[in-house]
Amino acid sequence: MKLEQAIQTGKFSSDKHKAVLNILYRAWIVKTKISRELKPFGMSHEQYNVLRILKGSYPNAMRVKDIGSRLIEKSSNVPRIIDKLEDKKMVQRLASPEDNRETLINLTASGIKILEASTRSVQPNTI
Amino acid sequence: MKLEQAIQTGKFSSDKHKAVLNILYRAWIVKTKISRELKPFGMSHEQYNVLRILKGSYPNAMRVKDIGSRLIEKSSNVPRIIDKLEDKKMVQRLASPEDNRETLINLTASGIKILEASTRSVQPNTI
DNA sequence: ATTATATAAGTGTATATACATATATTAGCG
DNA sequence: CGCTAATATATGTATATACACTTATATAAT
Repeated sequence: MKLEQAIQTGKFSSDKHKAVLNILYRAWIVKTKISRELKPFGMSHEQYNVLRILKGSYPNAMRVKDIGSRLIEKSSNVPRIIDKLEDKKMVQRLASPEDNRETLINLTASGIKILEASTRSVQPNTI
Repeated sequence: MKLEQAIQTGKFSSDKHKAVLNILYRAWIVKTKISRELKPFGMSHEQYNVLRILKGSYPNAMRVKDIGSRLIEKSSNVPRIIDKLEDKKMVQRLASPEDNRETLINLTASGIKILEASTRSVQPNTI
């Protein structure tokens, strides 16, 4: 759908303004579509993103801060996202042998399975 | 900042995927920047958008559903946004003379003033 | 005229977001 | 060594988001 139709207006103060609104609109479309497709898997968009990041380093575990640095939305609360994924047994927390302040996170076998299944649903978005 | 730097990776499954991630990232940047600039005015991004939409039709009031149809994020809860703006005396609810199901919303004088002041802060984003 | 359907706004609620603060641990430095 | 600062994660909390549901009113159908 065209932006003009989506927000019922054709007047923009500048081309740049229109471009920014378009970016905001497209981002919203993508996010809501993905969120809906993830719903049957009981996962939020951010939880899914964390799983994908973890898969990228699998079988190596990742530090919480390194997961955060790979997320698009930097204000995401990674420990809380991990909490949710841990509740669902999709990831596990491990102690870091190098630094006791760190927590290492890794996918579980079931996390990998659910990630793969959900990715097939999300795939049509190509994200 | 480049996307690759922002999310600490250079590997994307496709150009389309990279483009989508870029849209999500740019949208997040814009939204968080605007939200921070609106903070001193005690307003959220969506509250600000509603004020701008109302200004577009000012001095004519708008129906709640027409405000909603102009918002980018369609899942926004317009009555609740109006509640917040009404609490701050920035808008007022009026009865519709044509249809008792409708509520008409209009800016107040103070709403216009705060909108103008906040727009000067947000302007550097050109949105 | 009466019932059913559609529409508009508002409310309830669970989860997510944003951000401030707390806790634990390590690193730096006199 | 002992103190201060920095770092990593976790927690607390207020607000926002998403979406189901409710209420009130209007329109349409029989």
